[in-house]
Amino acid sequence: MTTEHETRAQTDRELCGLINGLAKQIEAHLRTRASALGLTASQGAALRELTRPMTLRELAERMSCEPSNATFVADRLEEQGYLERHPHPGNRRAKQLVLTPEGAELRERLLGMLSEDSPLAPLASEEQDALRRLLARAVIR
Amino acid sequence: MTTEHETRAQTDRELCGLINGLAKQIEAHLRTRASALGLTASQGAALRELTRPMTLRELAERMSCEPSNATFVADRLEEQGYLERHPHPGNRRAKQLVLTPEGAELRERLLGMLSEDSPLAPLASEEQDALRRLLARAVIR
DNA sequence: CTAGAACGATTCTAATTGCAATCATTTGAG
DNA sequence: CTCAAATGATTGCAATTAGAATCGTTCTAG
Repeated sequence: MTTEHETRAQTDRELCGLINGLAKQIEAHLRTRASALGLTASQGAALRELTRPMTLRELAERMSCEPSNATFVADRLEEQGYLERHPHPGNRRAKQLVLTPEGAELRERLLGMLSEDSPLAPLASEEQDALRRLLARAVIR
Repeated sequence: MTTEHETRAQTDRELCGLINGLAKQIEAHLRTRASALGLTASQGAALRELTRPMTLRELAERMSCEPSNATFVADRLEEQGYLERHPHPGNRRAKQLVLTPEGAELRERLLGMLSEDSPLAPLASEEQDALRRLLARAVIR
């Protein structure tokens, strides 16, 4: 006999695989577009998440990576002239990452490219909303 | 004015962040449990996916990683005596990865630990099913 | 049959990532 | 006020990962 918690555990495992697979698909999609702009996937992710000036820690959280990696990525973007580290107003420990005009322009180009052939395109708008609600309930913020 | 495809693109970006975040949560959850058994996160993922004997390529696909990494992980598991590479019946190129009794036992222990405090626990069974359907529609198999 | 393409696994290398330690700054308990 | 703990960023190092090249096997067009 198959107990209820066994099937639950199985669904749970299936979901892990699906979520991981979709995350990899999204990353691959990002990688190809970023690469066309001379960026790594991580640099592309950083650019995508920099919707406004933010601290390095906040960028790391939005990228779901360690701050040390965000530092590494920010270094590269800074070298390429796409962002600057400004002193944070009101907290001398923190730095504010600010896109340069070139960085902002590159970001727009990247976003345009990302919206084409998105891995999430097979889903209708209502489905995307439903997915967002479900994920938001599971993700720890 | 905000056009329709702009809000769609924004939802799309939000979803990318949520999916990536959840994937990282799942991996972190797996990492702690695997670590308690003396395994790396990847080894844990391999064990989780080895529901039956399969080729290295199939394992790599289920783990959403490159075959070279699956080789690496299988090497470690084999060294530790948890799996064996058997000749594949009917295809001399392929090898069949088979869990040893110790490996199968370890897998059961890991699965038990993984079902506790799963990151997906906040979702009710119906929600998990809904999530599974949505993801299955987006993921390329 | 028989090349040539495709496939499965492996190796090697380079790049990415996480983790622990460090430094400067800030916060808060007493 | 003051000192210990916490925070933000960075560095160095180790481990993981992806990507290209290689080797043996299998498939297939002609």
